[in-house]
Amino acid sequence: MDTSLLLKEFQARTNITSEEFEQYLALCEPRRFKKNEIIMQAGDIPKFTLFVVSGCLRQYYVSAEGVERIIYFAEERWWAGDLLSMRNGTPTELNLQALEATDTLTISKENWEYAFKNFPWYAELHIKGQQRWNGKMQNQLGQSLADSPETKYLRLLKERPKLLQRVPQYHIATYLGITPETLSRIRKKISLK
Amino acid sequence: MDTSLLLKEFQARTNITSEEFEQYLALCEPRRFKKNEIIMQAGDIPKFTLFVVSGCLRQYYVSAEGVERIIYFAEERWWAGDLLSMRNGTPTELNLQALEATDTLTISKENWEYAFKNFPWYAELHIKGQQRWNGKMQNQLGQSLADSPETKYLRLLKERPKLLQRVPQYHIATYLGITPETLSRIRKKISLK
DNA sequence: AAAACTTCTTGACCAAAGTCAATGACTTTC
DNA sequence: GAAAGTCATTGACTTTGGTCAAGAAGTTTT
Repeated sequence: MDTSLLLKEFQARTNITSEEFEQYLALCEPRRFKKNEIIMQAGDIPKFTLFVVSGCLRQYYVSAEGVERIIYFAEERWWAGDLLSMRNGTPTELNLQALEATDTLTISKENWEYAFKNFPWYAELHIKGQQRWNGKMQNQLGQSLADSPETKYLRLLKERPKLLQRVPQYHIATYLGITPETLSRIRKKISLK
Repeated sequence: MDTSLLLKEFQARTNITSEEFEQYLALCEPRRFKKNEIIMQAGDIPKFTLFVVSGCLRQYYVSAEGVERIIYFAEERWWAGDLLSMRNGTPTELNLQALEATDTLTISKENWEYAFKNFPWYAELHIKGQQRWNGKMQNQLGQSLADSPETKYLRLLKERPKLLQRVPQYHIATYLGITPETLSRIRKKISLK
């Protein structure tokens, strides 16, 4: 498995020596998931979190009525999983599925705790990452409350054009909180402009 | 200012000695905000974060179209502010307003960094809190995408009945992502059942 | 106590999005 | 290469929520 993307990700955010990287890598286990494979399901107690090396995942809730709502797509260089449930040993409410054949580097609960405790650079990176992620989620919540479906779609088109190529439209629709039909009509309307 | 609520909050989450608490308290500054006072505005570089001792705040975005969307209400025993922007020294996109006369304990950027660096109990508490908050925001995002306005209102009624007593309905409406008129009609419909 | 203001409710109407069903274009499977 | 399956589109219709405007009830100001 190619680990250079993970190194790149770390180097972009912190100063890290080769030794430190190797130490961390030794705690990881490469894992490949098949297309459509369910990696984690609501009710599970997560055993690991992961870093996407290649491929694409979706992380989503299923409401009591059975409605699926994707809260994010994890492409290359993203982390995914449910860290809180993993650390606490409590059942997660989230689901995680591979949308393509996906290569990942996973890290188990025990190894995560070890790295967090023993590698200051990793702890710091985690804390900063957590704060950034928080900002992102708050933003997304604000936008989901304020913006029209068309606005949301246009933003996604601008911010993640490649994602729209690789993911089926009905998944994009549930990410935006609308039906596939409505998304199709929005796309038509835009193309006519 | 009564600081016992803050002590209570810390004790609920960690073992902390009186000395440690006093040390932390020395870094805080009590501040009272008037009803409707704007505490923080989009574009500001936040100088502090705060803990609510008594009163109620709303934290919200204002979209390009001028639509206000509240992402949370901070009542007694909540933290508020924009930690990420404060730490990075970047302008926040969030607004924070007092909905009542509100007593708070504020902590400045410098003192926050000091506490985070020097008080292990505080760092740990922050990291755990951050993870919990993350889960909360992800949850809220999922619900905002999946649930009907009525479902969301009923959940709020169940989870935070007192909040609905103290906050005007038009604020509740923007928190739910609907207009005050729609909320009024939902309430009527429910009362007829 | 009157006037001004704020908040909530209600009605009439309109626009946006959901539902259901059919169709067509591709892919995949056998 | 036929059959089955998947996905996006479109149409007809319904439902939901938004908009605009008026009014009622309660507060605050003067």
